[in-house]
Amino acid sequence: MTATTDLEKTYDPSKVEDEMAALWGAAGAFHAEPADSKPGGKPYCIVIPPPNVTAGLHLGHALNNTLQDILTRYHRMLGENTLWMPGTDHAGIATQTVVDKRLQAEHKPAIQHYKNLESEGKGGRDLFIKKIQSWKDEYEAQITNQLKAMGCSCDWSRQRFTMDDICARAVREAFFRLFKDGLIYRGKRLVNWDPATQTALADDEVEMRDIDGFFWYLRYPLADGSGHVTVATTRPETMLGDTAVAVNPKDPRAAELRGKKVRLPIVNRIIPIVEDDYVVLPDPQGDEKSRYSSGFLKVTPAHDPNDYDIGQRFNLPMINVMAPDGTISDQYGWPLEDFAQSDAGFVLGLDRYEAREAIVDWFRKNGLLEDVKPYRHAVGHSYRSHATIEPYLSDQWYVKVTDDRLSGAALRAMSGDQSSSAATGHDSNENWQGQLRFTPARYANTFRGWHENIRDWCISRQLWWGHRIPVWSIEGKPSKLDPLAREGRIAIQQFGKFCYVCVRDESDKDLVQLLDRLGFVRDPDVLDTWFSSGLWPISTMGWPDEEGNDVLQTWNPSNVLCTAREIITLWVSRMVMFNLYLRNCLPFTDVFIHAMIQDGQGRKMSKSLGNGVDPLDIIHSHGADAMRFTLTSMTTQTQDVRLPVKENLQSGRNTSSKFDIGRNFANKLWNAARFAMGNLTSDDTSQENYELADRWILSRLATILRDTNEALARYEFSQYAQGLYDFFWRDFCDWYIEAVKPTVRDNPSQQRVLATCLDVALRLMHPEMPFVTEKLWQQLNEVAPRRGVGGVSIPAGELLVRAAWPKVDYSLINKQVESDFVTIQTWSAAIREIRQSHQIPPRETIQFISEPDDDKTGKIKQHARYFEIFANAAFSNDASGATRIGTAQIETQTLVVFRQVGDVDHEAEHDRLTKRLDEARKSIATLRGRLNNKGYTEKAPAHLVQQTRDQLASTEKEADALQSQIAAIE
RNA sequence: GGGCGAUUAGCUCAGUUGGCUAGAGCGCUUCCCUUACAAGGAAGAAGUCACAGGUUCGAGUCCUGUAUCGCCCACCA
Repeated sequence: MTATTDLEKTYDPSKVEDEMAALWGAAGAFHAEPADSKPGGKPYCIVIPPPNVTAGLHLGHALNNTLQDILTRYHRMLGENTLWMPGTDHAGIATQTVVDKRLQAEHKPAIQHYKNLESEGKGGRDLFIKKIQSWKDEYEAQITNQLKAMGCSCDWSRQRFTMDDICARAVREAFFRLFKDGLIYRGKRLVNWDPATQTALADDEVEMRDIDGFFWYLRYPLADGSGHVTVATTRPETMLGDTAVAVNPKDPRAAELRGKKVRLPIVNRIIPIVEDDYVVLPDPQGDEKSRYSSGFLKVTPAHDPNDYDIGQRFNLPMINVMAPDGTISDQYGWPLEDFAQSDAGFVLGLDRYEAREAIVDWFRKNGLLEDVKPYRHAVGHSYRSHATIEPYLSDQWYVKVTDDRLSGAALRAMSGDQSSSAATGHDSNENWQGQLRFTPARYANTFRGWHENIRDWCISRQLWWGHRIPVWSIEGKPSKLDPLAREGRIAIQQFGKFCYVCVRDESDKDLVQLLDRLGFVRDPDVLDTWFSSGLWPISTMGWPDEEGNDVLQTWNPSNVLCTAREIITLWVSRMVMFNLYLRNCLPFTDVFIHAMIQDGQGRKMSKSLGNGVDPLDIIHSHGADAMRFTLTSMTTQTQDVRLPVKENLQSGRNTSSKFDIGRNFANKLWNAARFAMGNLTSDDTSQENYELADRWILSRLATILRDTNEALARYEFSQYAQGLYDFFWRDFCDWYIEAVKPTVRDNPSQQRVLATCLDVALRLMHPEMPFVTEKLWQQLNEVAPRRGVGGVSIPAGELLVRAAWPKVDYSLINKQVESDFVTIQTWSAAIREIRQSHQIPPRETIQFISEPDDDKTGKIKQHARYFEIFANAAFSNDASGATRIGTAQIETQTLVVFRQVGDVDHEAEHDRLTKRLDEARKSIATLRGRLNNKGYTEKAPAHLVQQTRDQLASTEKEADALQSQIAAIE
């Protein structure tokens, strides 16, 4: 009895997956050590894009991580010292919001409660962080389970979290170095302010929505009483903070206004008219902006990003007229003396929208409202509170990414052919120049564009969940700290009236106590999540330890970052800049950006939180390998996965979905392997006598190995999956196994070919379908421990996950053999078609001949037994006494099929033949036309012309044959 | 507003320097429970490759324009 009896008739993923996972776990198969690098061997590393602990994984993650696992397993089998570093991201604002919402939904004390406690000095901050911590623990565990269930071969012993001690240390050290080097500064800038939750938001946390609004045209009188200018605005309430009116220098009115001033209505502030070519000239026929423009722009540097820029250019004062909650206030930067001379008392305390109405009303009543036009435009909203974002002036920490050492370096890192600005400096200290490559290449443009227009990065967040900023501050300029700075324990910077001290090591208790004693106050804010994820490739590996840190030395730079396209700028950019600055090397050399998938209702899966099906549902209903295969085969562009209905998945009911493809394929693999192993009865290796089918499948095997290597090297995952699918199902199962069925039991040589092909196929498919291939390979090791044929190198091993990637001598690719086999396939198909159209029972053997009797027919005759196997048709030297039932023209030969008994429907046959004659005549006309075309015969490649001639000849012949057959029937 | 991508069979999608009669899976029709697999096998029907021009002997593929859909970035004038 062979071991195949152990295998069920249908593949049951759940059992096998658990069994194989246990096997890999026990063997430590995913663990990597720097010392394991073979002499002269290469290391290979992928650092996982850490999933957010806000929620479990969705199918977008499943796709992303499947691709990473394929690369990891592939390179591990290639013999490279391969590490896949896993972990999760604390996702500051997102997680804090999710937890807050959950608490509110459960009617439990939420963040407001804890904020109150904190302000009462009762440690609300720490209590709330504990709440988030337990959320994090729950989802981190869920995420890990999901990844393991998918078969991700991460080195779990190295799993990290962006806020664990090791990563936190890296964050503090990075902050310290950037601070010390003047690349972190304190600045009063406009931020995206959410007045509802009162925190700054990152640009990506702002969602744009189209809003129906108005353009108001307000008249501002000239200070000398000589007239007025009309400004156009969608936000009249901000006029309280206007500090200039701008006009385009090309505007004909600019010259006569030069040097004049404006008296700001309500506020009575005298403000200058400045000339700036940012101002759009009015043009009734122009684009949207110029049609609405009056030519004059009110400049409010404290409440509009563009006005802020103009303010910087003209050194204008910034007057903030709002409180953090979005009400008009004179308490947050409106100079006392300036407010005192105004008539603005009536708007104080009003919400910004109430103030808008009040102010428009005022202009209307005072005859200064010239016009109102409806206008639809996009306005930013907080993705948390949905409140309209207010560009708000506040003190924040910034990373000076505009510095050449950061964004400039990132640009220089880009591969020469992907970088238009062609950074060709030859700074020998920057040996990473030109080493960063994007796949697909077009994403390099996104990356480059981002860095060319980059603005400094606001890294402080008014949140609790995150890395607390390691800076203490005090008003004034204490002097006795300098020795500490010289020791490298702190770095000091002065911004405005304040002295800021960055503490290198928070656990330095003496130091912290000293600062406390001196009256320093710690910054309450935390760092933007991207600050810590930007350090991820090095923080996970124990940076800043360099000396003796083999992990970091071996695997940084890593090889490839695999991600969806949405975070190229946010994350990739920051990793590149930080890694270059802190370690003078890239975080990775390749960036592979894959497509997104959607769930059938048009919802993207790589983006939103908690949206979509749990991969575990798919794994339970179809199996992990099925899910992985299906996802892998659809990576070329945004794909609709047409998910099965969730209820059906959970109830185990059968539904049609894309994942059926994978499940069916896994089952096919399972059964083909069962068949093959059931026939491996001999261990006789004494001879190699191959028949055509054997040579053919070895030729195909060499081809698919080459294609697979090429596809994976180019990140063409869909090609990889599809190529193997076709090879295995079409070539191996449909043709090779069928061809050898009658002979393989008694042919040891053929058994070796069969076993070898199965082994190679399992190895090639292992990265995409790890569980089922490992199981079958284990079985194969028992049934046929010694495998391999000449030209195929498949060293034995214990575990497929650690087995060597196969090597096949490409000289096994044999064009003659392939062409002979294609002939057999073509003829078999033609005979099958005739059988089918005449409804001949499968068991009835029929006869066929090939005319004329030349070399070609000789070939057919030589391989006649394959036609018995594939089409139950016998080559007949003597068809006398049989009834001729059908013909087909194949190249220069005519196939004639005979049947011993049975009637022939002459009328139907006549119709068929006539139809085919028509088709033949049409194609004759086409081919003749082509050959009469001088351009074609002179310029097209010779083999094409010859091919066309052959085709014409054979089609003409076919037409003749058809005609005579028709005549015979008539 | 700027940029990028897409448009191929009823559905979901392949189609790599321009070159055999444009492919696959699902679905559909017909036949087959043949000793690996019915989650299977054999055969078949089904396409104006979005539209209009252009380059070329030859265009799904390259160029220009148009339409529709999608994504990214910018934008409170």
